[in-house]
Amino acid sequence: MPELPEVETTRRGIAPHVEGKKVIKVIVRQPKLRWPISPEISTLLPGLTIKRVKRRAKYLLIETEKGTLIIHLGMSGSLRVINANILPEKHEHIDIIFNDNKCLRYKDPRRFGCLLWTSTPIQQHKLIQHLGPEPLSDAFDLANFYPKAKSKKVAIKRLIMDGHIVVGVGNIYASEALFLSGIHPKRTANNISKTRLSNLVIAIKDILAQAIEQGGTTLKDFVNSEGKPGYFQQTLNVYGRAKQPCTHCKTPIKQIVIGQRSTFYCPQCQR
DNA sequence: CGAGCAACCTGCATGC
DNA sequence: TGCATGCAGGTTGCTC
Repeated sequence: MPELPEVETTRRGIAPHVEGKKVIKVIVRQPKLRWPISPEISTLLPGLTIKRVKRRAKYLLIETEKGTLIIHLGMSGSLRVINANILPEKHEHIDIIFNDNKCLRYKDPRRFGCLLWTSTPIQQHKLIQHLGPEPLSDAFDLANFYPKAKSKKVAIKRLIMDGHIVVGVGNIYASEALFLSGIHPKRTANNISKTRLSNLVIAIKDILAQAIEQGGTTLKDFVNSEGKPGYFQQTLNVYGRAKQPCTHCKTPIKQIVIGQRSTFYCPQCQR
């Protein structure tokens, strides 16, 4: 599921239900995720109160007075807040139960996600400290992006998916942003004009902001915090539309592989 | 520095 | 109906 808009939608969905709540119990049915679940989540978290739910890149950061729970949803993860007495279904690996009998339940069929604990400042965490700017912040702009693009000899699609350059641009929105800015996904980053790179920065911000507004574009197994399926795939111009007509010029959309990831583009509109 | 790939997993669509 | 194959929204970390 998770592109950045889904993670942000999840954050907004769960925050009102967990902030200020005291954790009374943690149940781990399956500790084997991408990395084993940090033991502190079972031993230290119960008794602590959730202060804030933040997000950095696609990491959800659940802050307490003694440390931060770092959650990544991987490819197929989801979180929802439910009554604690509802029986877990398949692949629902972790419950964090609060003092009001509500439960933050983590589901992840493919188990590519993670739940980690850190007691030191979050900026020092190995997974967080080298991350590039947030795409929707002022820190990601042409002044920041242009010199990086000009110094890199990689396909532009790989560049915008590189978390050192900008975080949160996943495989769906990389294709979509390049379509919106008229750039061929294989074009070398250092071979794109300043004007077009400026358009790309704007397109990345636009497409992500728009998706967040819609509550998250997603594929089939996204379940939001209310338990409703999110399915807004029809808003996509190129992703998943191989051989279908371009929404702009009717030319059939092409599908190629860049960096082992499926990539979609219009051969007419994108150069 | 950059490219390629293996790894971590299950579910689903497709084709025989 | 059953089985093999390939593919899927992410990210790290290794080799060449």
